[in-house]
Amino acid sequence: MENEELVLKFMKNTELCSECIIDKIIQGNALEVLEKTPAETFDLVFMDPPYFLQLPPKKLKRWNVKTEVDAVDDKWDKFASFEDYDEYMRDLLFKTKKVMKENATIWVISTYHSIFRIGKIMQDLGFWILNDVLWLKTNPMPNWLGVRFTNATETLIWATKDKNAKKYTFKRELAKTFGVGSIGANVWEIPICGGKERLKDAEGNKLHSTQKPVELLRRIILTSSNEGGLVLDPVAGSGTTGYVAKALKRHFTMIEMNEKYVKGIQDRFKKPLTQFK
Amino acid sequence: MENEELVLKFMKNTELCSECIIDKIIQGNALEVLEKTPAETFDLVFMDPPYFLQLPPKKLKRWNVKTEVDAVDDKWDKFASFEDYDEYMRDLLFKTKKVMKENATIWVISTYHSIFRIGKIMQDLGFWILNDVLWLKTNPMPNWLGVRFTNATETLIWATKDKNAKKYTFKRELAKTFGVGSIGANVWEIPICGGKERLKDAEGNKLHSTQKPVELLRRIILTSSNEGGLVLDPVAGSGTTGYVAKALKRHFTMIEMNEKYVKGIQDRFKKPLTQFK
DNA sequence: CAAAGTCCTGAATCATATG
DNA sequence: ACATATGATTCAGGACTTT
Repeated sequence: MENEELVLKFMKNTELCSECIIDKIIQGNALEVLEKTPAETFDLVFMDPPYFLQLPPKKLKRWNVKTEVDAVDDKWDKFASFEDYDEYMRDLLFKTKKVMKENATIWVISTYHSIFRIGKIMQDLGFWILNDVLWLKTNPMPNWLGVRFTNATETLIWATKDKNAKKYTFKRELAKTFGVGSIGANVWEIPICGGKERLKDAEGNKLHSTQKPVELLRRIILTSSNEGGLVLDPVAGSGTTGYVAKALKRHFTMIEMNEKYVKGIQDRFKKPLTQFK
Repeated sequence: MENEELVLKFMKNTELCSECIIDKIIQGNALEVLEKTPAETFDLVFMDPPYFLQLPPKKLKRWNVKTEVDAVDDKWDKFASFEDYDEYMRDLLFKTKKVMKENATIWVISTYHSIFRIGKIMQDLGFWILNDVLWLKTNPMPNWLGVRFTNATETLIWATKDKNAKKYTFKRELAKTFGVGSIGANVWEIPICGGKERLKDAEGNKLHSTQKPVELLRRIILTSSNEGGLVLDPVAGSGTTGYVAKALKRHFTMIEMNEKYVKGIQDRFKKPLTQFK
């Protein structure tokens, strides 16, 4: 059974071999798993860390319906302070850098809540930023109180391990078709993940509060990796990265600590893969 | 002559009064000028700091703190490192924060080269980010080399002095008309500054390498200030901020060290103001 | 079955007044 | 300071219900 072998439970203080992590979901703490992963292993990294949203304790009520906004209140997004968040992100990025091949690139996504801290830490660690790519949501949640602009974007930082890593993968012809305006701009219009694509748990609630759309990962993987390459997602969540990587004939390694999410990813892989042209 | 009184040459160790800085270009070092400016004076700040583009080592730039004496020779100089840049930006933002009124907001613009560092510093200083607003250039530099995405955006951070500053100015109906789509999104499509709008020096070269478009400032000033309010630009450059503020019936204070730019701003104000609806 | 109408929701740092 | 009540603001898209 393919899915019985999909998950690899990480045992503390056990070294991981280069072969056994291919096309696997490693259930464990990313900081510990990465430390036991061979250096310079991956061709591409996609990282979707906690954003540290700092939402108010009270839920926002809608005025015309009786529902509340089901905002992100997951434990994994809570940090005591910016300092704690910085420390976590620095550790995660540092360990991720070590397992990247010399010419690998990394994509990190967040919003204004934390993307500035992330970018600063990346620069301090020696990553060389190639672009900031803006995900422009076609259907964001409006700011109906009208006290700020509707936050319709998330920011992706795309970077190499360091300034001198020149021979990274970039599929220029494809990349040109993704951005607005057909000039290969750093702005991608993509709807948020919903409908049938959105994974549900046994109770019919959304499996993961921040599932990333397949189309976002499709563009990332197609522009910055080759067929047969190995893609890492150290904070896998709902597993979009591995799911799309497989559909696009790349190999993947995903790390996820939460057992519920790991099971959700297993279920996701049991269904037929989305077919891309 | 109005233009003879437009410029106020800053004298070191001299306190500035609240009245004498209204509708003035203060010629001097921003860090020194701000220190001698009364606290809680301004309703709105627009800041367009050096971007620290990190050109090859021999062309590294550094913003040098100049004295009165060598101010004549002032020009862009090197930043030796990220640390130097951070220190400069932290100082500039800290001093700017002190001269902002309690309910004032600040806009800071940069690109991926330094916007992450700036945002991190702002958060550390207690600024509360309301939005990141993306300026999407409709006619970006054709920098398509096929090795990265065309960089078609600059990022604006819009923030209050702190988390509890609720009663800031936001013209919601106007704001809705600016963003792409119909929901007041945080993405503004604006062409880069060129044509007749672009200021030239005596030799016919562009006066300033990063002159900001009038339309950008129009949107900022209209959405986040009231008529009669006082707008600060501590790094004035070509003076778009004060120029647009005046045209929109706001007062302004601009600080600029470089004499060539100050003269350029004076010339700019001699011409009839652009008329806005 | 098709078309039209209703309801729900999405990484949200979304207000103000009174006690 | 915190808790609670009041108020009259939002949009695209998918799922569901009704005609």
